[in-house]
Amino acid sequence: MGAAGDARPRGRPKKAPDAIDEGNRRQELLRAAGRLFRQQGFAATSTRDIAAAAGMRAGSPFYHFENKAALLFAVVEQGMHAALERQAQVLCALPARADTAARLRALVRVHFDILLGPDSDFVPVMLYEWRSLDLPQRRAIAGLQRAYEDAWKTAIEALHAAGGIGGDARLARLMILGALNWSVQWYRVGQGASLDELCDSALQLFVRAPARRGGRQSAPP
Amino acid sequence: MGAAGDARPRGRPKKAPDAIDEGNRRQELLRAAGRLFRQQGFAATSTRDIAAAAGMRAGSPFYHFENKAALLFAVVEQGMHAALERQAQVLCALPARADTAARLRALVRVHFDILLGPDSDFVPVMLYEWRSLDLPQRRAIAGLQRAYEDAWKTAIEALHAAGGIGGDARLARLMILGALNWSVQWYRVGQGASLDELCDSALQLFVRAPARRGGRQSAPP
DNA sequence: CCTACCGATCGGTAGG
DNA sequence: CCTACCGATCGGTAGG
Repeated sequence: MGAAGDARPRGRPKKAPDAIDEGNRRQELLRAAGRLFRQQGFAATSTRDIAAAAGMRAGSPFYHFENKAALLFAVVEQGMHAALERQAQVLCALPARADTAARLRALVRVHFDILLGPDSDFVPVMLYEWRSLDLPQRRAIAGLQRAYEDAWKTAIEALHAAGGIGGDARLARLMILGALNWSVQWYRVGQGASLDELCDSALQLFVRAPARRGGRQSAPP
Repeated sequence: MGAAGDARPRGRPKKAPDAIDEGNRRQELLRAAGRLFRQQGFAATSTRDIAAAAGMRAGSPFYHFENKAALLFAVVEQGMHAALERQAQVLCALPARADTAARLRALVRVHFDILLGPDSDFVPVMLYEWRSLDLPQRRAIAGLQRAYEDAWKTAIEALHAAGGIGGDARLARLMILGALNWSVQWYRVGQGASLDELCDSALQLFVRAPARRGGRQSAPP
């Protein structure tokens, strides 16, 4: 993807005073870009801002990324890959005989974590800055989004068929995801409800059947 | 607000070849700005783009507005004023003995119209570009938003108390409004569901009691 | 990854 | 509201 930076050293780099792992600097750029893109938006963030936040000079980001748009794309792509991994992990960790309501609860909970938890800049940047991507980039991201939403489609359609969710199934999915995605606009960490409480309230709002189960199913040994 | 343009002619302006109603030009600028801010975002839209879309030269918008931020503020403020008016009008048009579910339905329906109907750029610009406002501007808008959301607060709390809405009442309000506001991201006019169908589906998703009433309560005379 | 730099664009203004 | 213009900033590059 663009100018490759795959000259990453194999072992531990020699600790010369300025020895710097190139992969680390690239990742630092991504984190800085993600934070600034989320705070100010893509167009309002200069590559100089990003360079300074990563402790570099104005021209240096272009050693790691072809241009500003490539930086945005890398943030978004990495965000979606991480989100897909976390989603898959959470679904796999469910007990084999978990019902649909439990699956939906897991999806909602991990989604709040992806949007609002620690290191959660990348997916909000995707949600709110995707229009700054060009068409090929959008298409690449759309594939990852489809995979992410497929899990939701399955769970919501099953629950909808069982009468646990009202309205049109497709519109219900769009509106439920919208309700969660909008939390980026108003949720402030450490103020008000916890992510667990958010998850509970969301499910009580959207799901009719009393899907509550006291606590987690993983009881102490 | 800013350089006043209140030399508006009283009657019909003499139709000289270039006779131009100043209020019209200002309004044309606002419409062009609203459309472009919605499409591309505030930071990615140049004042030259706006001027060109309104048929002006690069410097002319600054005859009507002090600076670019004042243009954004005017768009957002006008959007909120119009939204408040439409909301009030719809609530007043309800039959006196309309129940809470009918009030919520009216709020949802007019909200979709404000977000997705004809001439619906201004409120989406507020929702997605408010962070480009400075602090005093944000405070001014926050007052209008509070008024707009008060109607929702009343309706949702009443319905929540009656068991028609699940979860925490405040979080339910935030999530319901979020679900609707997010529709700006995916809804395309003329494709898929109509705004009436969106409204139906939203209420069936969020409200437990069978608040359906066949059609409108305003029967033919 | 830094130094030094460039061309383009942008918000905004003077003066009419 | 146009003409003509300015200073600042921005994305990006050459060369090391």
